[in-house]
Amino acid sequence: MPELPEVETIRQRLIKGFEQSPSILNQRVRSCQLLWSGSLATPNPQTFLSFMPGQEILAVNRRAKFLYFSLSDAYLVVHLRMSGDLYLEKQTETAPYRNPDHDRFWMDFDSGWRLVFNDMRKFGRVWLLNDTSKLFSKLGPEPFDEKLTAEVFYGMLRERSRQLKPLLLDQHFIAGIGNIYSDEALHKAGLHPTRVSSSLNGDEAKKLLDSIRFVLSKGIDQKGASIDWVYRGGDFQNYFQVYQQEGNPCPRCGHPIEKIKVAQRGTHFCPVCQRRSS
DNA sequence: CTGGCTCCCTGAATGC
DNA sequence: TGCATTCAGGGAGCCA
Repeated sequence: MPELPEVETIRQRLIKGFEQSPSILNQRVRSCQLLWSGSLATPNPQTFLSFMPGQEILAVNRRAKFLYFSLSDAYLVVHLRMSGDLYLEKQTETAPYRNPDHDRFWMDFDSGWRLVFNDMRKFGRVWLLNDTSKLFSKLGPEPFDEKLTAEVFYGMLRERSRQLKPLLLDQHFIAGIGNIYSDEALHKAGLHPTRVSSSLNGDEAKKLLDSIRFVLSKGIDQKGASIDWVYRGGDFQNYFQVYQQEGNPCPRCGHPIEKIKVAQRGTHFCPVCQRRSS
């Protein structure tokens, strides 16, 4: 499930080229195909398909878990949600590691390369917009934003009284964190997932922010995590301390990792290293 | 403001 | 073996 590090990895690969694939920058769209119209959030398919040909990819950026492509005359925004992925491959070939039955959308470039949006569970969405500000307006800060200091983060935690786990998952609070990295960050910080945000002191807030940045950086360094049948290449899964480690010893103290439900989400933690009050 | 729940989806895992 | 049920998960939206 792509979170910030996975989305960032995809972005870097599209920009720099990956394996045999070239950079997507300056590629010109020749034609598009929408294989499942539900993937298109806006506009309607006819408008979308007639607009795209001739557009060039000028930039690829990321906001939270959204990827957005600056085109000649608009923005193409993609959210991968659970199972989405993007592949740049030759129009005549299908990469062996994906199932073409789950292709939802692609665009063919003049160069003979094709950008494929593949999404088994159909939760992912594509938007064609003149302006991204409305779509992004309610998102919380980027975790690596320099303006997000420990003091600011402490204030954000204090003005809410929510459990830490659902708060970290809330994209309006802070952007880009999903289930894997929230569990890893809370373990690194030694904080219980149900601890109430307003109960943290300044040191704990700083430790949590540092831990969020540490695990996200590590994830980016490892080119993301490859779990389930989704995504490929990254190996952050080999560095999980708690995520999907139920019953395995905590790397820090050796106590078995427990799995509970918090706000309907599977949550992994060490009951010794992450006590409810500390 | 907060939590709880549903919906959207598919396929792997589990149960009988 | 084969069928049915359960579960996972990001995010929007609804209700209490």
